[in-house]
Amino acid sequence: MATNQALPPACLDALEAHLEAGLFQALCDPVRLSLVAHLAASGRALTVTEASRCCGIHLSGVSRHLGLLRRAGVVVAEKRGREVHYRLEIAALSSTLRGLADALEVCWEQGQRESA
Amino acid sequence: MATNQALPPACLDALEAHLEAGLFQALCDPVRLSLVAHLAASGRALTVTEASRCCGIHLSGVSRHLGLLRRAGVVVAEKRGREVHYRLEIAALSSTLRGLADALEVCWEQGQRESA
DNA sequence: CTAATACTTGCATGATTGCGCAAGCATGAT
DNA sequence: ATCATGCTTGCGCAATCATGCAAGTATTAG
Repeated sequence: MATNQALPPACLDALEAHLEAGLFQALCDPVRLSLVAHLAASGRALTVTEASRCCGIHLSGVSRHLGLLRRAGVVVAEKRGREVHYRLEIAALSSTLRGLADALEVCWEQGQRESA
Repeated sequence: MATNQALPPACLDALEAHLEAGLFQALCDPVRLSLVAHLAASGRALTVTEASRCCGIHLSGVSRHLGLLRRAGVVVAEKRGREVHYRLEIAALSSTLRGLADALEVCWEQGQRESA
């Protein structure tokens, strides 16, 4: 037997490294998704007060959502005076999404060859 | 004034079409993420019993998770006799992820131009 | 037919989550 | 100093969710 088809391929480890639950947990809420969309469409950093205009919830909730997005690496925060500017980590985010798509396809094709 | 920079750009609608919460809600659970990874690495369809070996929870929970992934369009189910084979919608999933990355970048760049 | 296998679903429970409110903290204005 | 602004955080509540168990359905085997 040339290949061991019963054990999970090494590719699975690489895939699970891409499939971090934190990113999807950050994006699974409609309010956070709306925040991400408006941060993307603005093309710049937004303060919490600015960001709160896109979603009809209390500002404290927006602050919490942005903090969660920050801890997930989706946005970065920069304090300027008494304002906090949140900016979308557009390069990291899009490259993570593309890397995930690539890893999924590579794993799938490799799995197909091994199960053939 | 040539462009209206106060109103959200039309690109935002296109972005929010890509940012469907259902996909991220489907992927925000570690058990479902493990299921997706193992479905991807297998390169084929798995039965519920096969899939349940990758996560240490009861088979009924696995069935529920796979049903949720199916309703989100992440997997497709095919009944064969008394088994149900779940297969990852690899093409749709990876193209959705890439389309999202593209839409985010396009929106960001357009927003940058408008806010300049 | 009965029995076994493969999966789904109703139910109860414990845990997590999103929310508004109010208080707190830091910074800037007067 | 006092006050106002911008944001964060503790608290409590309601809603959602993941889980195991048990019962149910469907298909196959004997």
